[in-house]
Amino acid sequence: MARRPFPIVEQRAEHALSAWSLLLRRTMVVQRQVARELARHGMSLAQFDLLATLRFSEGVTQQELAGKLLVSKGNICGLLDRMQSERWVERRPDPTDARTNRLFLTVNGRRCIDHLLPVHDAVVSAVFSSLNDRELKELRDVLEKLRVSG
Amino acid sequence: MARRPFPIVEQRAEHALSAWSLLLRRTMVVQRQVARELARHGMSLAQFDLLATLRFSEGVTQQELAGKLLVSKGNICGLLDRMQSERWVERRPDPTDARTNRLFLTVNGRRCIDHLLPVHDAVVSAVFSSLNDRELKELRDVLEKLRVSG
DNA sequence: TATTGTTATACTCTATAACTATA
DNA sequence: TATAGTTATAGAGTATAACAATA
Repeated sequence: MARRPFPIVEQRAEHALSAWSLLLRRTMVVQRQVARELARHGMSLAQFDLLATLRFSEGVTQQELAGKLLVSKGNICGLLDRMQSERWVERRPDPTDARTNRLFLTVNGRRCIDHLLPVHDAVVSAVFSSLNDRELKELRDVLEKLRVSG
Repeated sequence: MARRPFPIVEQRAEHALSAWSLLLRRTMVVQRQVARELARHGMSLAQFDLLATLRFSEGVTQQELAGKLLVSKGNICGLLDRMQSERWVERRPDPTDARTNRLFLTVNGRRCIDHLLPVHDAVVSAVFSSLNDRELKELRDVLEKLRVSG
């Protein structure tokens, strides 16, 4: 069943594949748990990500936000439409460039995300409680070294 | 900005959160690269996962497949509809239970996935080339220990 | 001309829940 | 009644392109 001629290369590739498989599976399961918990508070993952990002970078443009969230500007536009109608965020025209909007949380949006961040963090903390401090550090260090280029 | 009263707990939680943030970001970027590469061959990530899973477990039922792929049975149903019309998979009624289908690759489907697996593997190998053998093993070991329960 | 955001199209993926046929 | 698969609905994300207003 070997797909490559050189055993060393083959073994190395298999290790990479099993690491990737684990990485993907673990991440998906955690994402799902987070999503389920957020859903109980009436919020989607995409909306949470947007609020949480905005929480620490108010005043960004829509393009900048799209870059941070790794989605298209059309996507951001639709998301913002829905979230603006929920009164969570607001677009304010940039005073120096009439083409761009600056994004801000409403008072309601800030209260909402400040309530949800601990909920999110609790799920994550619970998941990572299966690692001790050394293992947690190891994981962070090795992920830091995993240089992926978008 | 501390959201918790005890510094030790707080620090621990921050480490978990930064590990999770890295885990999620790295995974998403790699997923996107894989998806882009597969798209050039006219296949989506979900379809690839289905074919790759079926490649090594022909004869499973739709429910079993849903379990392996961590998605709902309704989802699998729609996916299979599309992939059956592409002549990649086929449903065969179970001879002993008229309620269930057994899933198989067509000849075309098998050729397709056998062509795409190396494409997928190459992307993954390239990404993980930024880790040396020891780091790769460290990553696998620590992910193994990260016990998540769906 | 280039850029920001908007709109439109079309498709894929996802979960949920109600439905059917069978066991 | 329980299970396997189907269908309907709704929301999310993606890609692309055309478009208006502004720079």
